[in-house]
Amino acid sequence: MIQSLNEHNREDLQEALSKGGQKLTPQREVVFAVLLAQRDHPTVDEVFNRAREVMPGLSLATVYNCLETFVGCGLVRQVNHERESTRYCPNLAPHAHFRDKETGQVHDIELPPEVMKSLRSILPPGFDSEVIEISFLGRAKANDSLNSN
Amino acid sequence: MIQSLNEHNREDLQEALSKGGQKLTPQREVVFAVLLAQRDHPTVDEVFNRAREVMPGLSLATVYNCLETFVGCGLVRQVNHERESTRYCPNLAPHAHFRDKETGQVHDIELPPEVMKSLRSILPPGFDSEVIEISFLGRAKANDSLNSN
DNA sequence: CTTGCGGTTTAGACTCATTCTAACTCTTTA
DNA sequence: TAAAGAGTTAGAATGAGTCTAAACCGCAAG
Ligand SMILES: [Mn+2]
Ligand SMILES: [Mn+2]
Ligand SMILES: [Zn+2]
Ligand SMILES: [Zn+2]
Repeated sequence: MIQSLNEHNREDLQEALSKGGQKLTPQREVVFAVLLAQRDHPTVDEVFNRAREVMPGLSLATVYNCLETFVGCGLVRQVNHERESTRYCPNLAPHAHFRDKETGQVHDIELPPEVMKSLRSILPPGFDSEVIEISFLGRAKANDSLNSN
Repeated sequence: MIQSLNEHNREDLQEALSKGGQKLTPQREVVFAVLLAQRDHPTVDEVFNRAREVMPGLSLATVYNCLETFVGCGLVRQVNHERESTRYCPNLAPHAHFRDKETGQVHDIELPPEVMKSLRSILPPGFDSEVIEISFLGRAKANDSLNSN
């Protein structure tokens, strides 16, 4: 079930959008709510299907547009694994992604600052990096659960 | 200019292929030679165009097939950055990739074992990973050069 | 030799995630 | 009320990658 955004989240969305010169629209609210409701790194199609339950007239093109807007505003990250469909993640903390080879599920892995630092330190002089993507592929046993909001 | 494989490299190719139950063919030799000749992480199309210079009848499908075979035999790695075309890398040492935002060039970054270890250590219990991909996005100034063979 | 077999190569058709286009809607401003 | 501009929409277009079926080739059996 997709609940609509609470005060706090709507404010965050509002602020990030206007900072990027964009407006808050009903479609954007729904798409953002979908991302927050279930943090399982859905594909565009998954977002589309979930969002349609609450806003049946919503189009796939709009879902693409909304997600692109969110990425542009820094509200959401794209997650790519090999050539699979792009997935979307509203977790703004620095983190890596772990994909379970069997289930296909994607899990967030917290990234301690000291690891970030050691990573940055391997760059030879002259290399300056803004973005570092880390992704694990393997098997994650059991104790899946806990969808925080 | 694409030179053909030397003794040593042909042996490596031969061995890796037969270990994977595959044969050494003229097409595979040419495609592999292209990868070794210029280690700039070419796309399939780039490999195709370079290989055609020395073997004009070669087909794009075969380039896809050869590269897939090499990946299967562990001779070559695929490199993906966001949704761009897949690139191919014959560097078998553990390394990360750095993509220059301006030029699009992809550079290898050596990965010291201690960094690999610190990365593996951030996985919570129950998570077991065989493959770790690390990619940097940013700007690399100058001192590009040195295409080792 | 000649034939048959299995793996490889080839051209071209196809797929499907993503991007593009152009019409439509909504809100704001004159 | 009209014009402007941002956002939304359906559907067409794109293009990297995959699939298919026919041709090819090296080799071993008859
Ligand atoms: Mn799992
Ligand atoms: Mn460079
Ligand atoms: Zn995430
Ligand atoms: Zn590489």
